[in-house]
Amino acid sequence: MDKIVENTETDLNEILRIRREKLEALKQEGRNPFDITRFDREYTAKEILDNFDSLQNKEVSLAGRIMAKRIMGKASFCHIQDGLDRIQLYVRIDELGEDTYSEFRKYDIGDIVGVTGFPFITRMGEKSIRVKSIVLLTKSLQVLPEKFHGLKDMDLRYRQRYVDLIVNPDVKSVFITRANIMKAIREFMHSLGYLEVETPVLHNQATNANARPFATYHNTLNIDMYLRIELELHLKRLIVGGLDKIFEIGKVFRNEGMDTRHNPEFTLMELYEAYADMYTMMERAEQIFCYIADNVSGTRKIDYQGQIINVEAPWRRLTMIEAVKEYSGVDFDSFTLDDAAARAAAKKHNVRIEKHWNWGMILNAFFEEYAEKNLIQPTFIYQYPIEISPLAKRNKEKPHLTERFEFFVLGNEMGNAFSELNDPVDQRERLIAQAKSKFGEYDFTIDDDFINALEVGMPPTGGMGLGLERMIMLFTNSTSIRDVMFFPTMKPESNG
RNA sequence: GGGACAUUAGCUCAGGCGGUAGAGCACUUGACUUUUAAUCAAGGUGUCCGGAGUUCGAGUCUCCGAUGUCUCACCA
Repeated sequence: MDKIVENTETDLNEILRIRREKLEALKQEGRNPFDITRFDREYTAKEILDNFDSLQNKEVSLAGRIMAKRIMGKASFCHIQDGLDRIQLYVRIDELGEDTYSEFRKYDIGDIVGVTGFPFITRMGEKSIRVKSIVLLTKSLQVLPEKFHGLKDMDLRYRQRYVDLIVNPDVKSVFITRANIMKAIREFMHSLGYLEVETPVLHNQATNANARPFATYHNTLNIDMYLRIELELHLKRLIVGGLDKIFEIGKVFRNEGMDTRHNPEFTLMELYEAYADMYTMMERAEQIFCYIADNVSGTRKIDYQGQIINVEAPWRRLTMIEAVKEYSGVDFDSFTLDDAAARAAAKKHNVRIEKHWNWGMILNAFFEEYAEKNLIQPTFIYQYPIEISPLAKRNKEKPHLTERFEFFVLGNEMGNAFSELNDPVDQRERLIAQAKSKFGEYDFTIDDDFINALEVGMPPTGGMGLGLERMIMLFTNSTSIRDVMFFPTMKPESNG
């Protein structure tokens, strides 16, 4: 331990060494900035800039991080930045006195200061503060990235998000928008009378969904546990319990590959409404997107990478069979449930399939191969095949299809909804069928307590899951899921 | 998992055919009382991602590895 500290201290380059020496000198004089516990600031930079006329020439106090510094002999300018904005300081030796002014000259970019002074406008027309007093609140011992180019290295930006946030203003605005979206969603759900609930993250079984879970271990109970991959089964238990309109927003964890649209942990929102169905959920999806558009973006026509995405309701609705017919020319209605004909069509149209796949699975493969990428504007795809939809009610007229939809924006899945299956006998059979067709390296178990809940009785219910990062990507014009998460999953850096 | 590309000073980046490592910002010293990528003068700054190899000599060429970006595959 001591050795590590010693090494880092002796390896310091000149810049870092000088900053530590400056801090040491302050400590010697009994003026250690880290001893200061508070600074009473009356205004943020943004408040001063927004209310400049009424504050001009009145004394104000504010605080922030020094971002730029221009020393010109007996007067200097610098910019300080706080949570939302930055403002220029004008510092004169005849206002601070020689001692304080020479201290100020030693401040570094990155240091945090508290200031009192008077708002005024410079000769060049910039709203500024003429400083009356200034105090060093925090000494920065590291060097911030260059003022003009900022921090560009994506690796460093993700690993040191705190630096990214300081020097790249757009980053902060993405996360402010993210927070506003989360707030808007909750507002909207509350306005409809939904109750926000929380269910366990640690699960006993890796149930439901096709994703592989992260496994962990409980020492005292002496059992394996799994980080959740969905919220669904607990939320439906609450519907059984009589909480008729509920939603949860929480992290789920999927032990799979990573790319610009997948992070191992991500934020899932699920909502359930008793006495409602899939069509209610279509309405909810449209309402949620329009509410966010109105309250966060200010328009229902969202500019995403030069494309205009119109979230205005109603969205286009296509059955999966219609979508496949439109984008591949193959009509699955003309050979309903004929596995051999489906396989022949797959071969003819170069759709990769597994040997054991049947008509429904091949229909889904056609959809993913031909249709999905074309669904740029918000589009509902409904009537999913039953084999891949173990939690959705059957369609009454076509029992091989289900009352399930997903909706797509920019060619990406954004949400998944059902008229929830509440028949406990059918549910058990369908979960067993799914378990049998599964041949992974982990055991797929049936959640018997969930079946028991359905036996107690769940009302007809509509439910939906939304991947919130993908939605946030749309509203923040972001091309990678990592850009809308503060700390995306990263491999540890190699230590050589 | 496959492919392409990247990794050089704290940051952003140059480094032609293999010959002792470069710029700007930042930093230090000095000048400058309305500057704003301040300016002017002088100065210091390195595990060239790691390891091995070829060579008299490797930031540069070869191989192995690490991390990242993009992309394809897999995966709701």
